[in-house]
Amino acid sequence: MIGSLTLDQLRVLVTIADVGSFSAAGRKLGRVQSAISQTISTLEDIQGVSLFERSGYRPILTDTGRVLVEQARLVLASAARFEGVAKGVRMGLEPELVIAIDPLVPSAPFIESLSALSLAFPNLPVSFSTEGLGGSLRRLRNDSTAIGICLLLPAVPDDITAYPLLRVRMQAVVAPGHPLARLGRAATQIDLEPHVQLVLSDPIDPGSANFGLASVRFWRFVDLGRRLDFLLGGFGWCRMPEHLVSTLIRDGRLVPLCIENDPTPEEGLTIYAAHTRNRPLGQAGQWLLDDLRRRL
Amino acid sequence: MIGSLTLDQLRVLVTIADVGSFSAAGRKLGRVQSAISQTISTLEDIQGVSLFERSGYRPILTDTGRVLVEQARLVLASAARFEGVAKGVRMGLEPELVIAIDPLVPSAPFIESLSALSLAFPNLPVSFSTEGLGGSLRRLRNDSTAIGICLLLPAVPDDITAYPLLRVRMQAVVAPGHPLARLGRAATQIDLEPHVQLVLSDPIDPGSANFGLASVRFWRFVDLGRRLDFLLGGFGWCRMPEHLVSTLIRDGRLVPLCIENDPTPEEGLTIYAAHTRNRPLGQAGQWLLDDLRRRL
DNA sequence: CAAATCCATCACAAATACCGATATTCTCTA
DNA sequence: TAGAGAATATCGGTATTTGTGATGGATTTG
Repeated sequence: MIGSLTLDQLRVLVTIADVGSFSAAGRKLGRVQSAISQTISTLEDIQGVSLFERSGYRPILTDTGRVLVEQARLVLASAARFEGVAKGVRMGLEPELVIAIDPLVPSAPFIESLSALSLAFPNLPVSFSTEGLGGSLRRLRNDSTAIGICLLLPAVPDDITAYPLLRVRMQAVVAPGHPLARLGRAATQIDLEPHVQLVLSDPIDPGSANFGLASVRFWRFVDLGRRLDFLLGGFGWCRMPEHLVSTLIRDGRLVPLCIENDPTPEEGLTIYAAHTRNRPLGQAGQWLLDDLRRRL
Repeated sequence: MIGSLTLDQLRVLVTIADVGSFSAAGRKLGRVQSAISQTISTLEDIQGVSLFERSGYRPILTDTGRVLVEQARLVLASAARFEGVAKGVRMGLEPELVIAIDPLVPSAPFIESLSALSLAFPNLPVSFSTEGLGGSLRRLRNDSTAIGICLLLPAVPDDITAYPLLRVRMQAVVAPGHPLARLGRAATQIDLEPHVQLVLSDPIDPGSANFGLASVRFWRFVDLGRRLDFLLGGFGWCRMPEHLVSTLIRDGRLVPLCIENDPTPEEGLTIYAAHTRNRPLGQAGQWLLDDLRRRL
C-alpha cells in the first residue's frame, strides 16, 4: 500500500478533539456515531497507536492522541491551502504570483503593499527573485515572472508596460582609507580612472546595463551585499543607493564622493513596476500594481 | 460533504508529476492506467481546475497544475510527519519532547545536541518553553515538561535528578512588531503555522529547498538581504545565522525566536539538565541528556 | 433508580474505487 | 510513409471500502 492515511480520518480526529465526543462529532459531520467510531478504530489500527482512552464514559485523548491531533491540524491546514489555491484559480486568480526585484531597489516601500496583498489573497503563493541587474527584465521576457520591480535604463523597452513608482538617489561612495576619500574636491574623470570601480552587472549578460561606468578598471558583482563588503574593505568606489549607505556614511565607515559632471541624474533613478505587454497581469498582480501606484 | 479532497488524489498527482505520465504513475503505484486517469479527472472536477493539458500525446501540467503539485507536496510532507510521529510512538518513543529552559540560561552548546536530536528523531515534535525564572522547575513538577534546562538555586531539590551542563546558539528571529515576538514562550509548530515563514529557495528549482519548513504559509526569496528587509519589516519569521543578526538584535530591530530545534538563551550561572525522579525520561529525552553530557 | 448519553460491535446496504477491454491519438522507427 | 508501440479517455462490471441502523453494556445526570 502506498499510504493508507486519509484526510477524512484526520478530519474526523480533529472534529472529535474539538467537540469532545464521538457522537457529537458524528452529528457535526453528518454521520452516524458508529461511523466515527470505526473510522478512529481503523486509524488507530493502521497507525498502530492508541489515540483515545476508552475506559471512561467518553473517550479522552491520550498523550499521543494530543500530539497527533496537532499534527493533524497542520495536515488539514495544508490541505486547506491546496484547496484555497484551487479555489483562487477557479475564481480567476493566477495560480501564483512571481515578483522579480532588482537588487538596487529598496524593500521598505513595498512591504506595506505586500502585507496587504497577503491579506487580500491569503492563499496565493508568492515568490521573489532578486538575481542581479537585468534579472527582472530577463525574467519578464522569459515569462518566469509576472511583475518586475526594476530599473529600466536607458529607457522603457517597447514590449514592456511600466509604471514609475519611486526614485532612488544614488551616492558615489568610497571607504575612508581609499585615496579618493582624501581628494578634497570633486573628482574628475581623470581622478577616477586609475581606481577600481565596483559595478553591479547582469550575471547572464555581463555586457549589458553598464551605465555610469567611469573607471577603466572595474570589478563586477552580481550581489549587492558582496559588493558592499569590498567597498567597505577599501577595494574601490561605486555608486550606491542612498538608503543603503546613509547610516554607513554617518558612522564614518564610508565617505561620499563628489563627481564632476556626474551623468547620474540628481533626482535619482526611476524604479518601475513592469510587466510584459503580451502577458497581462492576473487579478492579484493587477491588485498589487494598483496598490503600489496608489501608495507611491 | 465536509471536504472531499483525498490524500490519495494528491499522491497520484505528485507521482504523475514525478514520473511524467499517467501510465507510468499507474505502474509505479500498482494501479491500472484508467484508475489514474479517473482519479485525476475527479480531482479536477471537484476542485474545478484543469491540472493537465490533454491535447498532446501525454498530458502536461498547466500553470495551475504546477503550483498545485507543489502545494500537494507540502500536504504530503505534512501527512508524512503525522505518520512519522505515529511510527515513533509505535516504536516506543515518547510522542513529544517538551523542554523547558529558564530565561537566564546561556545557550551555546545545545544546538549541536538538538540538531543531532532532530536527526536521530526527525519526526519527534520538540517544544520549548521559557516562561520566567523557576518556570522550568514548576513545569517539571507539573509533568508538563520532560527536561528542564535551568538554574537550580540554591541547591538541587530532592525530587529532581540534575546534571550540570554548559551552553548553545542558532537564530530564529522576527521583528519586534510581529505576533510571534510576543509569544513569551518557545514556539511550537502550531504557533508558527499561521505565520508567514520567509524561506530562501533555489531560483531554478523552487521546490527543492523545502528543508526546515515549519509554517504552512511561506514566501520564497532568492536573496538573503531582501529577505532580511522583509524580516525587519515584520513580515514573517525565519532562521538567520547569528552573526548576521546579533547587532540587529542589540539594536532592538530584531527579536530572537525560540522554536523547536533552535533554542536561544544567553549567559548564565550553573545550568542543569534536569528531570523529575518519579517520571523517568523517554527514549529521546534520555538520548538528549546523554548527548548533552557527552558534549559538555 | 430511571432516563439520557455515550461507545463498540455487527450485519447489511450504499457508495466508490479499481479493473479490464476498447477506441483514439500520438510518437518513433524502419 | 506505414506500422508498431505507447499513451489516454471512456465504459461496464466487480470488488472493496465505507456508512447505516440496531443492539447491548457502561456511565453520567437528575
